[in-house]
Amino acid sequence: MNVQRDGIGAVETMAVAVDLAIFTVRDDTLQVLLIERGKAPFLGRVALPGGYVRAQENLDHAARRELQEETDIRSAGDKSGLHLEQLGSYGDPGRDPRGRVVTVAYLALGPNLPTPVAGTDARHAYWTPVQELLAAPDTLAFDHATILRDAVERARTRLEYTTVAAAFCAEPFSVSDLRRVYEAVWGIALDPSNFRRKVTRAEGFLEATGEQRIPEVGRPAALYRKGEAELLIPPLLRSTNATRPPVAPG
Amino acid sequence: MNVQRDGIGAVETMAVAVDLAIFTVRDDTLQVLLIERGKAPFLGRVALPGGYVRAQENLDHAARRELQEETDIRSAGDKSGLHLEQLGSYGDPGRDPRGRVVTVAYLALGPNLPTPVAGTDARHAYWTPVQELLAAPDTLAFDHATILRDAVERARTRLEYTTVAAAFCAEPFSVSDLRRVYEAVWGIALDPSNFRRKVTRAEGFLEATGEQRIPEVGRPAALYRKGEAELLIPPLLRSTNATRPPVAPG
DNA sequence: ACAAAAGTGTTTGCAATACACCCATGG
DNA sequence: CCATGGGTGTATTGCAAACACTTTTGT
Repeated sequence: MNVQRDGIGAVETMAVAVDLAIFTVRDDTLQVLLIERGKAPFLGRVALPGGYVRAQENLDHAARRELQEETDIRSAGDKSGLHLEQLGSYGDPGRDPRGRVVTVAYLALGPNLPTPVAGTDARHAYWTPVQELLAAPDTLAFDHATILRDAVERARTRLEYTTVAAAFCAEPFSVSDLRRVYEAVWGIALDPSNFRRKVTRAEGFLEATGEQRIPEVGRPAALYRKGEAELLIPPLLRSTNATRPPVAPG
Repeated sequence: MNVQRDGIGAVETMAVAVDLAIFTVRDDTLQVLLIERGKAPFLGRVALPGGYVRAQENLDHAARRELQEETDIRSAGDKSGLHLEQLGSYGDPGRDPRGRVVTVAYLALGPNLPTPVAGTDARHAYWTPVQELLAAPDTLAFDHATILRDAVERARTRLEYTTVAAAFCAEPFSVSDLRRVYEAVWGIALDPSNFRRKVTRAEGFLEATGEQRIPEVGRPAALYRKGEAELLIPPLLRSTNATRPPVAPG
């Protein structure tokens, strides 16, 4: 352990990293972006993308930088609609065999993104259904199974009380697109008519574009943009809507 | 900035601290524990209690240790009913003039605690109404006004969806005691009758002791213990209950 | 070419429930 | 005076059915 003597006196210092749980919905399934590690420790194992926080950047900036390095996302906060928020910090001694590393985990939600580019250090990156990972937590390096579990739970809760579900949809999107996001993330089937009533009634959630999308088969769907509201009032609760059997993924 | 060379290569390391927003309800008002700083920087200013994370302890342990050092609380997680949870991390460069310090903020909720003991480094500690602090954020050292604001918001949300409000009440407590907690934290008045229905109907929130408390005036109140449930189903939403005028504190 | 069927999105109707607000009663 | 319980009108929800719009299939 190092000791910092700048102006703090004698204080043990630690490496600080950010790790990202980047989610999207593909094939009606919640998926997370994983990278295959190209060096020890956990060489060849899969892990959440991440990296060390630099000396002159704040935590959010480090997260955005890593996000951009791992994907084609320009940057969070712009018009891409991508959602980025801090999840929590994980700092058990021994969570990284190289030494004391405290990591700040971030949660990112985005629409069905282009196939991710290889990271700067040429690691292969790909989407994986979270359901498989939750069933086999030992697949992931470090304590990333714990982080992933917390991230999934956070995402599910966010859908209940906020309008971030729209971040999973490329605009413009239909009410059915949005409903399939909820069904994929929660893993349950929802009643289409009640879902429509709730999301259209909620102030500032959806903004009609007036356009329509003609599908391969079936009635055209009205299209919407994400509204300006961040909070979903009233909320869409899992507990009260989980009356129907779970939807089969894939 | 330091550089760690143990096994991580050349990585800038930082000091890691924990800061605590310890809340209680006194005099029907939400109050937070502050300490008066005994050394530079911000000498003489007030701040949230906290300290550096040690080399061999995890983040939660550091928070519990600081909590114990600042108050008489034995430790969180035991039968004291005290609630402790991670709030988030704050790591802007420059948030601490001594150097790069990333702090992990914790939220603690407890019953009307005994007057806090002086900290180990003889700093004076005392309860302060959060309302005053939110109105004068420059009072607090570092970025603690930001942390406090986030902590208050988290506490308010926690009361909606979980049963942690009981952590503010010394057992046994009455339904009115619990209602006054909600009113103090949310800053609004609640309908006693509806409140009773909701909290008594919620599975596992309250556990009747069979005892009564005879007040100086008025009908005796039935007494309860906290039940085993952590989640409050259905939730008690602020937005739908905030129809009545705010309650005057103090 | 026309009609029927099938698939998806959208709207409507109703019973059950939950809720806010108000009043009554009890210690 | 305060805790507790009940009642009522309104809003929301779960459930189900019908309706609208389009493509595909059958003859």
